[in-house]
Formats: sequence, C-alpha cells, structure tokens
Amino acid sequence: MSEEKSLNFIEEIISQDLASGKYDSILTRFPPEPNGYLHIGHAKSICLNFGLAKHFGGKTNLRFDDTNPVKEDIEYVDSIKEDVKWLGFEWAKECYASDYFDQLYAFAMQLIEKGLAYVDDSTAEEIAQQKGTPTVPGTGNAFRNRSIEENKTLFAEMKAGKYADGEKVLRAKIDLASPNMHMRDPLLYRIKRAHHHRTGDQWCIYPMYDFAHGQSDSIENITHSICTLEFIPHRALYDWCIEQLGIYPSHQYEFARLNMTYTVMSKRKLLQLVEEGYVQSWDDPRMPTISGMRRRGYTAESIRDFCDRIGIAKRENIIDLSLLEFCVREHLNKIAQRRMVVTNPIKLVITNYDKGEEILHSENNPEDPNGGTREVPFSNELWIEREDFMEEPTKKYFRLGPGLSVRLKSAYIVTCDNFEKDAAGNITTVYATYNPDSKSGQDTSGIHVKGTLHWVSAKHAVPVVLNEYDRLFSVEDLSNAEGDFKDYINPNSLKAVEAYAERALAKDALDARFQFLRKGYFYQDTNSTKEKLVFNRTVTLKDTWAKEQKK
RNA sequence: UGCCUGAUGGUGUAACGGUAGCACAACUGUUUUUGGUGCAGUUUGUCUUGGUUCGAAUCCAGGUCAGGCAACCA
Repeated sequence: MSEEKSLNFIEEIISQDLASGKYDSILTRFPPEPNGYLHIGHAKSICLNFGLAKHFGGKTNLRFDDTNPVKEDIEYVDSIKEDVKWLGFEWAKECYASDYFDQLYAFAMQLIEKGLAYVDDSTAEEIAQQKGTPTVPGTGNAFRNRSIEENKTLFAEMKAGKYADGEKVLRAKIDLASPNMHMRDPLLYRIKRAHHHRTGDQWCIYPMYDFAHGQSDSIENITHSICTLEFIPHRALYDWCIEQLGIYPSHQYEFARLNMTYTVMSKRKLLQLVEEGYVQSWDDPRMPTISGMRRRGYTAESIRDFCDRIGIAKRENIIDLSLLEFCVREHLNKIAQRRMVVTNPIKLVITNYDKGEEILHSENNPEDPNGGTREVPFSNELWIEREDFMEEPTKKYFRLGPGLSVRLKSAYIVTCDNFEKDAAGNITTVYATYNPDSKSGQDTSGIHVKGTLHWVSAKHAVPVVLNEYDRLFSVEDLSNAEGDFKDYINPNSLKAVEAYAERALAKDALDARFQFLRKGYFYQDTNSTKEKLVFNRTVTLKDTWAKEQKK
C-alpha cells in the first residue's frame, strides 16, 4: 500500500472544484513573457501547471504574454518552447496574447460603452500624482468625465495612429479612493510605436498586463490561472474585468515563487549578467536558466524531481542549493557511466611490472547490474592525482605514501617504495611495486587495503579539458545582501583544468552522462569537439574526506 | 500611520480540534575495489500574549516580525 501524498493548497482547491462539479476537467496555462530565457523558477511553475493538468486529467496551454514589444523577441519564444519540451511537457495549444489583440480592442470598446473606461490625456507623472498614495485617496481629473461618444472616437483615433506615443492612454473608471492601488483607474492601453515580433507594425496601441492576461485566460477557458504572489493585488482587477465584460470566469490563484541560495532568480538580473559579461551567455552552465542547467549536465528528470520536492505554498522561501544538487546526484548516480580522469597528475611507476601493458575491464556503473564493462589499458607508467600521495601521511589518510598500499581501481594493489622530487620540492614521480596476485576480480593475495585510487595509463591517456564550476555568488541569501548583487559574484565560479582521461572517453557518445570516479558528474560541453574534448562538471561527488580534513 | 499576504527545526514542506511527521542539510555508526552509493541511527521546530475547549500548530482576539502594493513592465 503506498501512502497517499498530501495535496498542496492548489491541488486541494482543484479536487474540490472537480468533486463539486464546478468543472468537468481543468485547463491550466504557462504564460511567460518572451523577454528572456527560462530559469529554474519557471521550471517550478511549469511543473506545477503541467503537473496539475496531468494529475487531474486536464490540459495546459503554453501562452506567450507578448504585450510589450520593446522587450520581447522571437529568440526568446524559441528558447522557451525548447526548454518546456526538454523538461518533458507537451502543451495543448500554443497561444499568444498578441493573437487576441483584435478581441482585446473590442473588449476595451465594450468597457467604454458601459461608461467604465475613458481616454486620459494626462502625462505619466500627472497620473501617478493623481493616484494618491496608499494612505491618501486619488483625485480625478476632467478627462474622467468625457462622454462615451468622445471616448469611443478618441480610442479609435489612438488605434488609428492619430496621437504620439504617450499622448493619451485608456483607463478603466473604477475607484480612485480604493485601498487597492491597482483599482485606482488602472491603465488599460498605451500608445507605443514599436515593432512587435509577431504583429509587426500593425498596432501602435498595446494592452497592459491587466487588460490582457485575465482576458486571455478567459478566451482560452482556463479554469485555474496560477501565478506568483506579487499578483495578489491584481486579482481584484482580474475579476473586475471578467465580470464587467461578462466573459468566461477564469480564476486566479497565487503561490510563492522559488528562491535559491547562491543565485539570483530575476530575468532582469540574469540579463545583466549576460550583457555585462559576467557570464558568457544565457546558457552559461553557471546560470540558473534551464538552458544553462541543461548544458551543465542537469537532467530534466532531476529538475522535475526537485520541483516536486520543494512543494507549493504561499510563504516566501529560499531553497538550499544542496537540495537541487541532491536531486541531480541521485539521478546521475543511477545512470552515469563511470570513467577515470586525472586532473592534477603525478607519475606512478610500477617497477616490477614487466608485461608492458594489458587490457583490464572495469564496470560502467556499479548501480546497474546490466551496465556492462569497458576496456581499460594498464601499463607500468600511470597518472594518479597529486593529492593521492602524501610524503608524510596522517593517521586517517588511506591513500599512497611511503610504505603504504592502495588498490588501483579495477587493477592491482600497489605498495609505494620510493618517490622523487624536483628542485622546488614538488613530488614528480612515485615508485611502487604491484602484487600480481591482487588482480581485480581474481584477487588471491588476501591483502586488504583501505584506499582505492583512480588512475590513467600514461601512454594511453587522452587529454581533455574540464570546466569545474562553483556557485555563481558567494553569499547564501542575495535578498539580504546589502548593495549591488554583482558585488557578491564569486570570482572563481569557473576553473578550466587540463586533465588526462582514460581512452574509452574519446569514443563515448556525446550526450552520455559521466561520473569521473571520485571527482564528480560530468557532461560534454556544447563546444566540445573530437579534437578537443571539453566536459562540464555538473556537480561534485559528496566529499566526506574534504570535511574530515577541515577539522 | 492604508490595503493585501504570510509566520512549524539550519532550509523546505505535512499534520484540516486528538501521538508535531517527511525530505534536504548536519552529525554517528556500518557496508563498500569510488572517503561515492547503500543501510542503521542521532540532533534540532509550532512568532508572541490572552481566550474558547477535556484537548489548540490548527478556532477567536490583540500584538510582533517579514514580504507585497502607488511602472504608459509582466
């Protein structure tokens, strides 16, 4: 018997709506503005909206909220579609608010005819001033009393291009004294001569968010319109428009957006990082964008799992980056191909190995009994990690040092006899003897060692580059940090290192997921070529030895 | 000195008047040919003051704190 997972508050509402017969089925929507790339916060919304539909047997539309042509671009539309698909979701309809411009214009005329909207000639500053403050009611102006006929004519002229940008706006006539600032005669339309990525130069007036979003929901018969907390005060206006227009009553519900430690989650800030060169692109693997995470090696499955675990609620939150890392490690541990790569090499010479070389076999994935093995060439000269040798080992050090023995993964047990240093005192070569009876899988030596090292045969090694990423920012909670968020950028968020990889890696598929033994999970970068293999570190392995050392 | 949200361990999230649970993090131990994984375990919490009740995280009243709202942005 599986324990029933408790419902979040939105699922609760939907179950009740379905049980009461209010709806036969539900329709949700994911409504990004195409003015930037999607990030992990959007993934939360995508998983929520599509997940709800899946859970309750409904559908989800993808709708582009493209009512502000100066900020929007087709590049963003394309990337958004790609990201949603990659995350594993299929939308029922691909919609655009701009497809409803004619309908929206007619809605506005309807409001004018009901005496509920008027053309205002005031400047932005005047309007702002006349709105009052949260504690002081707004004041009207003469334009508020224009006749219905005059308003109709004026609005039609606005559409026809008779007026300059900013010369006039259309406003709803609601309540200038409302305690909700959004109800103090909100703007419905503004004049803006800008090229729209879909409607071109057909329009010079564009509806505001509040006069587009709810109406679009209604046109599509969205049952549950889910958005983030900052839209709570807009809900009164959302409902007002629907009621006055007498159109399909979609309902808005709000949840808390995602925040994460050590990163930012605002398109404006992310755009700044790109434009000012702090990262290379929107899909830079350090970015919290879907495309960046994809390039870094995150799997769609792990992101979905993450979104599932963080939950949906109304309280502000900041999620530990470690939860995201846990999710991706958990998935990658199951599917990643194990390979050996040495990043900071010293030479290990096996003095009694006189076979020249031999082919050994190593499991591709100990988690997967059907994962098979691969061939790994072994010889008397190997690369091992510099940190795997210590001249004067401490008590808890399980690796190589004078007189110490270790297992070479999938190979033999070796014992260190000697080592060499250069003039500067750096270890250059370690000498060891191997035990021929300790071959992996057929070990009859009876020797037990505590440490196992990864290694690469020197003459078979393939040079590769590893991009080792660290968190983008150096403070946990950017919202509590004083000053400019860019002051907290981690200057060491990317370290590109040269490394020696085992031969098999050169032949592996481009999109394979790897675990470089004892180093972390890696994924081939989009710029990687056969001539120059480049891997991005998705996430390190958990490292309890590093913790031990800090003590 | 307006209106709207919200407040449960370090971080999230459950408990719908009846045993404060789960996950991540942290810490033990154990297994391990990855100091990985697995397994077992430990630590840590109901913002506050009253009230209702046999019984309150939950209901009521007051307070405190945090966030949002006054873009021709979404």
